[in-house]
Amino acid sequence: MNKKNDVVCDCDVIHSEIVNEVRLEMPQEEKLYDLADFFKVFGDSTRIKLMWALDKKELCVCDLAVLLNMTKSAISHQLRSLREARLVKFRKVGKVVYYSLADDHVKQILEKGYEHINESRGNNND
Amino acid sequence: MNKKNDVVCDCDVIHSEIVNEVRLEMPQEEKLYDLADFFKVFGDSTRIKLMWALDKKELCVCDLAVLLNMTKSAISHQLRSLREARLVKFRKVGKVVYYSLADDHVKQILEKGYEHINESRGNNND
DNA sequence: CTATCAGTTGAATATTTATTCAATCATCAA
DNA sequence: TTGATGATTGAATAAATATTCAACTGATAG
Repeated sequence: MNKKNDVVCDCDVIHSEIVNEVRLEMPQEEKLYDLADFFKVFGDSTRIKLMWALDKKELCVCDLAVLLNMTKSAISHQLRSLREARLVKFRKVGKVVYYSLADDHVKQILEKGYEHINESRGNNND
Repeated sequence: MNKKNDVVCDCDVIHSEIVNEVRLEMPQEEKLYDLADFFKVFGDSTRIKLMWALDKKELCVCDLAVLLNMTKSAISHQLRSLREARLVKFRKVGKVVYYSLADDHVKQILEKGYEHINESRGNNND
């Protein structure tokens, strides 16, 4: 499977030199899937809110549920995604689980994104 | 609608002081939706590949279709998302449309993400 | 004009995924 | 032990979305 002639593309290459150059610079397929999966976690407003809040303060599930006005269950499901992507960390104190941002990377990415949406608004007019 | 007692949350706040503090630091609801929508564009491996390729070289739709082994249609649909999020720009030369990355922000975000998935792999062992 | 090719578009389908609901686990207090 | 509470989980449903397919546009060459 996936032989060289297993071609889905419906057209001929126009600039084969350049395409070959670029092909050599592409990371492993798997890495790019991982990268997409990583960003997928940022692509939901609930999780964005959770990350933004946790960037400010360490909070437990109930606090987050109140803050976002959602059920504990919904919050917990989304925190699971964030945990699996290693975007948040947590500690248990009795029954209470406190969540916080995993590291500074997350904050930096959030901020870069925030910059982008604010800037491109100003430059472009639509 | 959306009165104060229109409460979905199924629990009581535990640390009301802190929750109130955090609430004041949250950006407008709409901004957070925009931010999620922005990151949503990064959350697909086809678009990640397109961005990665376009970061290296300016390419036309056929080149991209060959590079990713997908139909022009599929590529074009995804380029549309990238255009709408202002992540790529393009120029027309005759029948051919050349795409490239919109600005350095995009590259920076891609790189930060790439760093994260590589680093968190190393630190954690699962 | 006509045929061809690069690219775009809209509708349909298939897949993914966010939230809900109900059940469950784990810890603590009575 | 029992009841209450914080939190997690799995299945189900509803909504979002990636790719395909077919039709179409617009530019170029004959």
